[in-house]
Amino acid sequence: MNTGAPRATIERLCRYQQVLAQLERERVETASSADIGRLAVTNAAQVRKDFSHFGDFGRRGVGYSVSELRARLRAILGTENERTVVIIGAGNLGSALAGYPGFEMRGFRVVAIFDNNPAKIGHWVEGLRILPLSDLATVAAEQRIDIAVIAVPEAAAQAVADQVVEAGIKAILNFAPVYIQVPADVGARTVGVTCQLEYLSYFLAQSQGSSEAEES
Amino acid sequence: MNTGAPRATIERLCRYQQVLAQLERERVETASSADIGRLAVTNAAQVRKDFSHFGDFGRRGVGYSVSELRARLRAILGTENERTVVIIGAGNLGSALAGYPGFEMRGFRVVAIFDNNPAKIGHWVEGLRILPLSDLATVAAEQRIDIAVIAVPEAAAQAVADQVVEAGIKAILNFAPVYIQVPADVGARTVGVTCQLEYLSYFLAQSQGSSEAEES
DNA sequence: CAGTGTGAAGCGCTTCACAGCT
DNA sequence: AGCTGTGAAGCGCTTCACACTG
Repeated sequence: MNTGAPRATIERLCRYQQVLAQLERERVETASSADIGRLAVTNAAQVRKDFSHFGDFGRRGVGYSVSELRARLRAILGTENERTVVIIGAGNLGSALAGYPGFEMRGFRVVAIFDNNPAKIGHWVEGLRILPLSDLATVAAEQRIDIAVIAVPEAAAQAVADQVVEAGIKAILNFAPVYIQVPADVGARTVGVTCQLEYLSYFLAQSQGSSEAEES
Repeated sequence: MNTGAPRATIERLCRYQQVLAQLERERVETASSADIGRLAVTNAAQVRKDFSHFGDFGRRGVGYSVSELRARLRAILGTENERTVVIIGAGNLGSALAGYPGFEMRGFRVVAIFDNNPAKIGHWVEGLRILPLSDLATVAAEQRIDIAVIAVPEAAAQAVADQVVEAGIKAILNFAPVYIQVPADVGARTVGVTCQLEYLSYFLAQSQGSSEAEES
């Protein structure tokens, strides 16, 4: 056992969750590290090493109990109890995220959606009424908000992030194509859709000159 | 100079592009590696090392020409000429992506959007008519398609990916929460929105017990 | 004997430190 | 004098190999 889990391990934990969810749907009760490795596009040694950072999960000669492992991963990731999410920006992207079915399934609940555009405020998206962004602090004071998702245009992203921090929210998922600055006690991740396309473009440029392989 | 650029370097190239775009808007003509490092949330040495994989871009004692550097990065990433993109799945997410302004700005053009739902086919999204997925092969035969974006439900993702591969498209950006299997000559990346939330949840779980720092 | 848990080796990326231009 | 370009050192993650266990 060990306490300090590598950042890379945490990023893989999510893949394992996906794989385990799939196995559970297929009524598989036990899986070996080799099984999990194949499905999660890694290898058996990596799987075992990753789990070993958090304790002994498996039975030797048998493998891992799918349901037990899922529960353990949820505990590690802190999603055993529901996490609350607010979405800021009720444009196309924000609306799409508000209705994304994957959130509920994995323990995240969208509790509010905000926008600054008076034409949108008061309208309904996926069962949520669009609130003015100025209400953010009030909403955050009334209930615990775990994560804020920023889905506003690039130009507004930093200002919105500042308001989020001001409201006492400690984690931000940013979809605007700009790196936002936050205090060290706030977690922030930026999802760069364009970056993914550019990476693929690089892959294409490489494999056009000389045949090469690649897998995500 | 060198040919084999580390994967990690390629992933940072995109950040540099964002930073350079910002500097260009601010009419800055020259930037040092220290400037770029600060804006892109890395350090000066990393910036110089990254660029050194592709040649000598800067002038000693001065820094880098913003516009020249941008052009160089575009050439490396293969986005100097427009890349064509098709979107598969005209749900909320697919529609949001079709209208995402960041694509055009960075050299990606959405040329078609597909869906399997007869109720959607023929309707218009962001100036594009929704086509039946069965037309994919025909469209791909008529014009070069660089990248396919998969924005369909989890259950359909692998089948759609197979059709994309069949149509001869060599790069896939997948938004479904499942790892798709593709041949080695096809590039595939999965954007896991839920994974990002889970990473943030882990961050929250860590910093609740003992105060810790973190930055994306 | 099948499959986990883990020290140790291997490898790739990051950081350092400084020589070399301008 | 200032800043780039780069070998070399340092560090963290991955892979290996095997002892250990049900």
